[in-house]
Amino acid sequence: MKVSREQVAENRQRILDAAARLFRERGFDGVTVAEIMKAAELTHGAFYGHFRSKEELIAQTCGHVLGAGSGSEAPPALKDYAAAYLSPRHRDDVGGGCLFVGLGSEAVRASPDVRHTLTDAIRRKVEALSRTAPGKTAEARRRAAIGSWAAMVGAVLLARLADDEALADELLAETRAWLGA
Amino acid sequence: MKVSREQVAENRQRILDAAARLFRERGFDGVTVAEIMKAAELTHGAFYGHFRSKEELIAQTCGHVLGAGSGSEAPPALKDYAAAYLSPRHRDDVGGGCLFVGLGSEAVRASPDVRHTLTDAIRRKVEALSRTAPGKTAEARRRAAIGSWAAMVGAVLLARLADDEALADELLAETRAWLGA
DNA sequence: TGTACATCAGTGAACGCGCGTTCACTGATGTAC
DNA sequence: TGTACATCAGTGAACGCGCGTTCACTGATGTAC
Repeated sequence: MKVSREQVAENRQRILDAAARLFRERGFDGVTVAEIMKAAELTHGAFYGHFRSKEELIAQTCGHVLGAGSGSEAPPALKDYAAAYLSPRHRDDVGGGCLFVGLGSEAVRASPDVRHTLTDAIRRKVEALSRTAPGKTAEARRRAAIGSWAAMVGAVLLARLADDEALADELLAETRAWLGA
Repeated sequence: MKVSREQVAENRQRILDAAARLFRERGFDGVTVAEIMKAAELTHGAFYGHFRSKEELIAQTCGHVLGAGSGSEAPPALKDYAAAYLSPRHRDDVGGGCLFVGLGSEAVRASPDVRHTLTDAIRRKVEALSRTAPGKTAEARRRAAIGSWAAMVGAVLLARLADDEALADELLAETRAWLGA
């Protein structure tokens, strides 16, 4: 049955929210369209009224997660950001955590649309972190922002891979200490 | 037809070599058993004479790539390792490059066998890099090894995601400079 | 060393399941009067 | 404001393709004598 315009918009958001979580938890190929629609409390047939294909959903979901419009609020200090990013809480929150860690190696092979969305997000993140990174010159701050963020992404990825919690904790804690956070 | 014992061993190596390259290039789900067998110059039916399932091949391939026995040779100095790791050449060599970057986010969801193989490799890598990392105490060197390696892994992952080569080059070069390599 | 035969790695057709996608249908929405 | 009807979001069955996996068969290997 037809539903109201507001309901349509809300359904679309629910699909994107469900996809955002499930893709990060299980990967693009590890989730079916039907599973996403079920998580959004709809049937799979309705999917193609919202998106042209699963590939388009993937691209839209990346934009949704990386929030193209979320550059306005004041960025946290790099040290605070690193402390939260390198926490066991973030390591364990695969479905709600950083998209680069959760889907990075799959996204390398994704569509040009996805790559472009991620590239924009990388640029914005580097610029945001550069504002609060330590350093006397703008170049030094940008360098610190890039190096620090790369270390965060790598450390959480390696910590999630480790099946030994002590090692995983150590990777996070030592990277945090190494960054002075 | 039956083949000689040496031929069997060589065929198995060819399957593992092909899988090592293809999995890193296209992901575990992005390559079919038939494609791997074709790359190994065999037909797909012969696959199950060598491995019980695709999942077992994935686990064996990780062990093959991470070379459980390759801890004997002297490790390169951390700075030299970082310079090579953070080169455009490594960024562009997806099929022959670091497995953690190429398959990291997919491996997080892989079988316990795979996770265990990767965990061992992480431990060995951290120990190897700790030997040549800068620092006055063993703790400081281990910390520098962990932080530096995390930055390398994160930087190459982000550089591969960027669809703008100038940005990708910058991420590598700045991380290299930041690590003093 | 030479021969006869059992073994078994490789072949390629076939199977069956799961997934992305399509489609005829339903019935609530929202517009035209 | 009230009514009649066209629209169209959602439903769920169905389709078809691709993939992992199986299997009857082939013929070279390597062992027994």
